[in-house]
Amino acid sequence: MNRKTPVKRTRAKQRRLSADDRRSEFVTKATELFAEEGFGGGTRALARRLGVTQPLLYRYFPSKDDLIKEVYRKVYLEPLEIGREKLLSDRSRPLRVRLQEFYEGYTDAIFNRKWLRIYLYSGLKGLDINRWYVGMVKDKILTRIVRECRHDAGLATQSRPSAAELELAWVFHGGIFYYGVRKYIYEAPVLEDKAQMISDALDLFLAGFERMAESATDRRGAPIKVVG
Amino acid sequence: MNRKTPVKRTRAKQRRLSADDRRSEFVTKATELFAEEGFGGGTRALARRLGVTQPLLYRYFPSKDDLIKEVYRKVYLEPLEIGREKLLSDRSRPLRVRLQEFYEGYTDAIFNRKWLRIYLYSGLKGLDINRWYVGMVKDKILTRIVRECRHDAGLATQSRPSAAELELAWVFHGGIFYYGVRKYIYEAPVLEDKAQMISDALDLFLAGFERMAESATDRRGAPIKVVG
DNA sequence: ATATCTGGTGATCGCTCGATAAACTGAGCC
DNA sequence: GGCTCAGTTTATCGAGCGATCACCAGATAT
Repeated sequence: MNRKTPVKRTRAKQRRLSADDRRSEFVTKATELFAEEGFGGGTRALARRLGVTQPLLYRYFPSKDDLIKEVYRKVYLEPLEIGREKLLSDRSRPLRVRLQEFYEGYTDAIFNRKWLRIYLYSGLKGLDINRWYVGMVKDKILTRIVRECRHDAGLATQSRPSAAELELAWVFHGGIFYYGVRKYIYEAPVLEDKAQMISDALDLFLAGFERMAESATDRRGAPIKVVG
Repeated sequence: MNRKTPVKRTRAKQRRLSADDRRSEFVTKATELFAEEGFGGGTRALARRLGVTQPLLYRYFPSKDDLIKEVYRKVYLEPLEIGREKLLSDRSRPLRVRLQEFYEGYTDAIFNRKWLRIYLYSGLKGLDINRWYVGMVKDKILTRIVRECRHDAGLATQSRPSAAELELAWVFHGGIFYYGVRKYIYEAPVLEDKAQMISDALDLFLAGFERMAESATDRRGAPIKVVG
């Protein structure tokens, strides 16, 4: 598979790579380029990063758009392929611990300049894959969190969380996400200890959710009060 | 090719505007264009939106970059020029009410496709004005909120909030902000009642902050526990 | 060694971009 | 009327873009 470097090292530049290697190199470097420049980044600049000429790109991708799609695939699937979210439902451990662990791992995966910038750029393009990802966060993560919180608070675990409960989870999730944006996109100073930020955010969320559950129990009605 | 009548046909009505009007029309339409296309949007597309020709732009702006700077100025200053944040410190009214009112007004100002997209695009460019804005949010809004919360919880109003307290306020603020991003950038379904979303988020934040204040009082030490 | 396969290059096309210079046009003033 | 000045257009430049094609050269098989 991997071409071994010939011992003789004829010239400064060894040029020929196997097709698979070259292709994935294109995707990797393209991710870096587009993260910095946006998807307007040029194919010539990309080729320069690889030390090859620009037309070579078209040996591996029919068009720039196809390359971009590969970048999407890689970036969007990267933080999910571990299947970390299942940890959230492991009721043998305290909810607080599960949430802390999940968010530490999740943010380890997505809190870096490259991922966040590609995510925001593609979000601004309004592509389907972005909506797919947001729906996935809702279904796989937030719905699970709300269910576990309700269980933890001794409430009936209804099949589907109410819209208001989900919104609450979104605000919590978004608050954590925004920490990454502030740090890696805005490059603003943030509290350096990410784990503590998550811990504090969880304190807020769990305290608030608990209190809400109590007041909902008092009124023996809807779990979250409706506007009025 | 001979489609046009050689006769003097009043060449597509040439609307003459005053310099000031035309200039501000450029900025307005440029904001709309750049919100949709990003700052890569072309000067020709912009001119088409005004019903004029492209070189006219350069009578009013030395370069496209200067036009972009004007767009920044307009967009970044728009939601701030009211000076709404002073309401937060008006202690004659309950804190809860002040926060609710402030965030309803603030989000009314910034939660729209145009503002949010320009904000994110310019944030991705990493310009100074974006850092300035983030610093302003911190100094003018979040610092104030923390101070009022501490006062409300009966804690000493120290001159400067701790980094951890500020971070907490950021998570809260970011959670609300992300509601706008989900709705207007991702165009994902959200809880329609924005006021209730804010109300629920405030419940979380205030309950969490209160509880933290209590535990901090118990330990008579730092207002927020340090990691350990 | 020679043929062949394939990763890689050089030259170039058509198009769009930001920007410039010069010509045109319409409204107010004498 | 005719003059003038400011707003607008026509024509065009040079650079950069994505994409295509003919060709080259290093590795492998015969």
